[in-house]
Amino acid sequence: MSTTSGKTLGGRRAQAARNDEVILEAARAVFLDDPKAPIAAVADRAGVGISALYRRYAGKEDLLRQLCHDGLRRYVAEAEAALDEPDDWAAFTGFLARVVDADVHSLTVHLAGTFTPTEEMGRDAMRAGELATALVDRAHASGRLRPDAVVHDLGLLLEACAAVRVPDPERTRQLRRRQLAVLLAGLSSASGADPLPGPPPAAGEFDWRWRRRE
Amino acid sequence: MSTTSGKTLGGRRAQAARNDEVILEAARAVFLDDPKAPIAAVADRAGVGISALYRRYAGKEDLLRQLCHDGLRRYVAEAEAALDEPDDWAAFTGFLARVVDADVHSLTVHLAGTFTPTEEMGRDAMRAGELATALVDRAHASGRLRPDAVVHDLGLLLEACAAVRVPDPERTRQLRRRQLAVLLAGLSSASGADPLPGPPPAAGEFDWRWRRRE
DNA sequence: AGCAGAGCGGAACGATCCGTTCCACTGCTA
DNA sequence: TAGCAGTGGAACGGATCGTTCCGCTCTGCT
Repeated sequence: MSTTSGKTLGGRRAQAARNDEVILEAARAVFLDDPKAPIAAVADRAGVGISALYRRYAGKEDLLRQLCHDGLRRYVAEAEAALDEPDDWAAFTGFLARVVDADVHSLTVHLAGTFTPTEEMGRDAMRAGELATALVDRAHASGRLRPDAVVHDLGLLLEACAAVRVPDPERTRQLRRRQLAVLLAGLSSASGADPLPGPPPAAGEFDWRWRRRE
Repeated sequence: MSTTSGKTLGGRRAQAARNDEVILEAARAVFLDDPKAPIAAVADRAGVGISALYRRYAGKEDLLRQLCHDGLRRYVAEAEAALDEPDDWAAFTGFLARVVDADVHSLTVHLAGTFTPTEEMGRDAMRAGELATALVDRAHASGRLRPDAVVHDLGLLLEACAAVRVPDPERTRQLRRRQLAVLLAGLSSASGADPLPGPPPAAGEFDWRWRRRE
């Protein structure tokens, strides 16, 4: 392999470029499993030294921020893709299934508070909220979503799915799908007549994680 | 107040007896909020010194074990109480509501792995399982619980409710009740016809937490 | 009245743990 | 072939936390 300046590089450069990906993947895996894992765990998992990490990121906070922002972008992308789906209810459920599968919730909410967010993340988060609202509105319009369900019930739903975790990742995905199925059944208009109790979840109630904790 | 040897004591002894309770309450509050909180946080919250803690418990592990065992006993007690309820479905839902309110799940599952369990806890856990099965069986018999729901779906359900957490405890309770309502609606026979996906949660799948971790 | 000690507060200690830095080394790249 | 981008990993300094220990207070008994 290799050229002087082409796209595919051989030797050292190629390895370095590949490490970019390897490290990000390792970081995702490690921090999904434990949001406050040591940075050395990421290096180990990636099979590289610590220097390889610090060459790319100024510090742990940078890495976390990057990871979280990626998750946020993924959320937005999935939402946009879902809005292309013609069937309102399918768009809604498909979006949730993909977000749950990708474990986007753990990547975003569970990592919050460990770094200071950028302005761009704020904008993306806002856009994410708008898209989610659009999906919920369409689900409401389809008549399949119970009328007393609100956008922020998605927060509860995603949290519930993310909370399911067993050692085997594939099994985790299966169980989360089951959990999602139960929740969607519960949120559908078909289910029992008595309304959902308590004041519905509101806008600011899940942002508290974003305010610096430890 | 005070006598020489009566039941109500004044002064030092009384304070000590009262501290037993104060410390346990503080420990519950603190470790519910953060399962790996430092022991000093418990002392602070209780408004006592660290010595007051170490006078009562051999170490952190002892305290955690006690707390967890208490939660387990509470679970069993609520289940037994629920079985006295004549209405099958009400027994089922009432039990879950009380267990969710008391945050028993966080007290047991989330504290697991931080200590070596006693044999008695093993027995209590087994009894808990039997009682839960009895409640689910009755719920099935009532025809209100969808047939493809299994006992261990309760694990998913409780995890989902315990995952809901906001700074204000009372608000947390409300949101958990809402979550529970959605899940129960989803588990009721009234909901959609399509069966729950994936292999149902099985016996050993949630015990992994109990095997020592860190 | 006086004393022994139960009960306690909190400083201090030692063991980890973890983020970050630093330096020596390797093998491309120019 | 010279130089440096890229790297591995030891080492450091700070922080955290469980546990111990010492000195004090004030009670309950003689």
